[in-house]
Order: sequence, then C-alpha cells, then structure tokens
Amino acid sequence: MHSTAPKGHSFDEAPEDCIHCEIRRLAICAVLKEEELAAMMAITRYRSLAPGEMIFEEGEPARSLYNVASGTVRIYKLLPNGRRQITGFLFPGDFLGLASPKAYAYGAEAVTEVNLCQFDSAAFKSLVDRFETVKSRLLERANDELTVAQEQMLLLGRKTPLAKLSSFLLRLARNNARWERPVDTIELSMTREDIADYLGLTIETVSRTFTKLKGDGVIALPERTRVVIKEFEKLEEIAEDFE
Amino acid sequence: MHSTAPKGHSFDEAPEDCIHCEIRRLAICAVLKEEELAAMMAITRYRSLAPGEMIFEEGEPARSLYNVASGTVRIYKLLPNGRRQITGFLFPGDFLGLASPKAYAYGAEAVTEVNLCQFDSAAFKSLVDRFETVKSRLLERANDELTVAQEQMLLLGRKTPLAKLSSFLLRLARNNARWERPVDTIELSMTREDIADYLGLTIETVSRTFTKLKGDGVIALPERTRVVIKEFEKLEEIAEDFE
DNA sequence: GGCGGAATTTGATCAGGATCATAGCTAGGC
DNA sequence: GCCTAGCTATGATCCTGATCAAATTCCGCC
Repeated sequence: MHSTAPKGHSFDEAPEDCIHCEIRRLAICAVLKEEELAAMMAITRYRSLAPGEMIFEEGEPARSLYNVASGTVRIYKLLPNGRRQITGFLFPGDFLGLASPKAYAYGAEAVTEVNLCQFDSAAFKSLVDRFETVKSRLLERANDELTVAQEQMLLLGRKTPLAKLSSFLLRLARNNARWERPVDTIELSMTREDIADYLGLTIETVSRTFTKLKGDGVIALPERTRVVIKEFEKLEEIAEDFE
Repeated sequence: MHSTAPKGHSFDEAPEDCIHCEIRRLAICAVLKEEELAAMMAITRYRSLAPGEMIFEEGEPARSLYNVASGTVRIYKLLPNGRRQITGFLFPGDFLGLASPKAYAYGAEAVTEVNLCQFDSAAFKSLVDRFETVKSRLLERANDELTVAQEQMLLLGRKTPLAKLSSFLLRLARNNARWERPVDTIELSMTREDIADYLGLTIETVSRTFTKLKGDGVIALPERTRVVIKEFEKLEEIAEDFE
C-alpha cells in the first residue's frame, strides 16, 4: 500500500512497537518512560478498519479506549429522526474514549482506513492509577477538548455558513502544522455530508459555500478532496464573522 | 436576606468554612479528607458578586479558579460582531476554570447574586499534584462536561427551536433532582436573552416557543421566571425531536 | 475506454426563524 | 401607588439556508 499524494509522514502500517511509534510524541504516550511504555504495550491490541466501519456505537458499554494511530475517525450523536451531529473528527495521535465513564456517549466510525491502538478500559484505568503522568496528560487532553468544544458551540450557535466552513478549513490547516505539513494545503478525508453534519448545515449549503470561497479567490479546489488556501488572513477574517 | 420562594436549601451566605459547607458533597471538595480540606481552605478566598458582574474575561490570564458556592454563572464566547454564545450555565457545586491552561478560553459573569470560592491557579495546581483524589475528581468533571458539551453540539446543530427549549428545561429539571427539589418546577434565574444565546436562537423565538409549549399544555408559566412541567414525558419526546 | 453508481454541484422553490416594529408586563424607585 | 425602564410577548415582513429536483463530475470496475 503506497499512496501517490505527498505527505509529511505516512501511517499506513499498523504500529506494532510503541517505542518506534511515530505518533507517540502527539499521543498520550508521549509522557511515558520506557518501562511505562512496556506496561502500556502489554495491554494494547491493534485494530484496523476499512472506511465506514463502526468502531463503537453510542450507548454501548465502554469496554475499550483507543489511540488513533492512522486515518480519520468521526464521532457523532444521532436524533431519533435520523439527523446526525458529528461532534468531532479525530486524527493520528488523538485519544478516543474520553467522556465515557460507563457507556459511550457517542458513536465512532472510521472515515478513512484507520489503525487504532485499543486498550481494555479496566486495564487502562489501573494503568492510569499507577502512572501519575498519564492521568495528568488525560486531564490536559480533556481540557483541550473542552476548549475545542466551546469553540464549536460558538460556531454552531452563532456563525454563518461562510464563517463555519472557513473556521473548519482553518482548523484543518492548523492541524497540518502539528505534522510539519504545509499549512496552506488541506486534504479533506471526509465527504461533504460529513462536513455538513459537523457544521450543522446541509450538503448543498456546504457545496455552495465552497463555491463562494473559491469564487472570491480565498481558496482553490484543484481536486474535490484538496483545498488550497490562497488568502489565509482573509479566511481568518471570514471565520470570525467580521462585518 | 430571606426569600419567600420555597427551596430545598439556601446558599445566600458566603461559606466561610468548608467543613460545614453544604455544597461540598457536589463540589470537587467532596473527595477531600479533613486535613486535605484544611489545605484547600488555606488557599481559598471568598468572593461575592452582584447580578451582571464580570468574574473574568475571555483571553485574560487564568490566575484564579473557582467553585460556585451559590447563584448562577454564565460562561460565554463572543464574536467580533457582538454575537454571543453562552456555552454553559454553572450552578452551586460546579467548578469554574476547567479548560483554561493559560488564558481563560471564555468569559464568565454572574447571572444572579453569586458567591464563589476562589483559588489561586498556581496554589491550586500544586494542591492537585499533592492530592491524587482531586486530580481524579477533576478528570471526572472534565469528562462530564465533555459529555454535556457534545449533547449541546447536537442541540445547536440539529435540533428545532421547540426541541432546544424543551431540552433546556429538562436539563434544569434534572438539575433540581440533585438538590432534592421538586423536578417539575423550574426557577429560571436567567433572562430570555441568556436562554436565546445559550440555545442559538433569538429572544423572540424563545418567547414564541415558550408560548407554544404553554399553549400545548406541556408546561405552565405561573410567573415569567417559573416553569411548571405538566407533561414530563411529552416534553422528553419533544426534546428528542420525534416526528 | 466505457459503464454505472455515488458524490458533488447547481438550480428553483419554500419555509422556518431572524429581523423589525410595537405593545404589554413587571419590578424597582420615589 | 404611580412612573419609568427594561424585559417579554406578539405581530408583520424578510431572507437565509433547507428542501426538492436535476445535471454533472468523479471513480471504481469490467
């Protein structure tokens, strides 16, 4: 399996060794000493999923926690009438399972091909109790996610479609920076429908808004899954809904 | 100061003694042993605020953390054009300052008269490091808030105004249960504007939606600040947007 | 390379909620 | 107990984004 698209790193293979794991520096395992890492590896199983595969369902007992090793994951909640809200996209290095004391509060699915490090909840919990640093790291993560969540509430409740999509693109662009990848080129691993369900819009509005941003010369769309930011500062202004 | 409205407890006085503090069982201090409580008290200052007073502003360095001892607090984010999203209401026992590693990620204001236990960030941090249980408790809290935040994203992105307001009322009703107060009577401590900014609506839509729920016999509004739930199950259905 | 199905874009119309406007209510001050 | 200011409710209109519909592009597959 080799891709033609240029990228900073490639995470197509399931990691089998935490010590050489490329994403470790961004994951919760970054804080672990070598012997702690060994303890972590002992409770780790690896899991690969094809695009669209379910990882777990909302309401299911939370038996496992995960690190995303490669690929994109979406987490979401559903309404009885079928409407879906994607509450987040997870990327390599992200931790999956926070906020789930007993049952998962949301569903999770693979957007692309995905490799996961899977931990048994109970084993992970006892490991957290043994390694102080991991608990701190989790708290840090939870706080970061809380900040992102509040940002997203502002977006969902008070931003225009144009500002919503711009904010989304900027978030992806900034995420690129963590991987030493160019900040002005974004690979969209998710569909327009996913984006719509993340931003509280419809597919059509997302599509029209892309067209608008393209027409205004703020972005280019050389391919449907590739966005090039032409005017970063302009995009930032639009994202903040200046009037 | 004594109110005529019946309530389970009264927290009108600033607590001056954690040991007899009535809200402790719900606050992060619930897990503290007596000597730990003493350490906590040593870094605690009390602060009283009038309705509308600011507690801190978004972006300000996060020098203090708080427990809400009495009253209602709103936390919010603003857009440059002045639009506001209230990301949460805090009630007695809630912790204020999570998600703020360095600068506050949101502003906070008193909705009603408010009493706070104020902790110096640095002192609190070192206390957290000393008392393992507090860190666990904070992580637990952060996880709970994350769950609530996701629930709120679903609400903001995908629910109708009717379902939004119903969900909000149910949340307040369930919060009553924690205080051994009747679940079917809700005291609204915030204005229609606050509710609108919390639900991603306008004042007018909030008002019309109250009228609708009243007209359908699901709730009663004996006073503007008091909601009586007449048909709990019906309200729950509406909140989930069944069609 | 052509075929077929899905994803995306674009177009036309509709409606829900925002906006603008006004009136009613209520609490606090004198 | 009245007056005023702010909050709330209601009415009229508008407009953005949803919905419905169709055309187009893309991609995997043979």
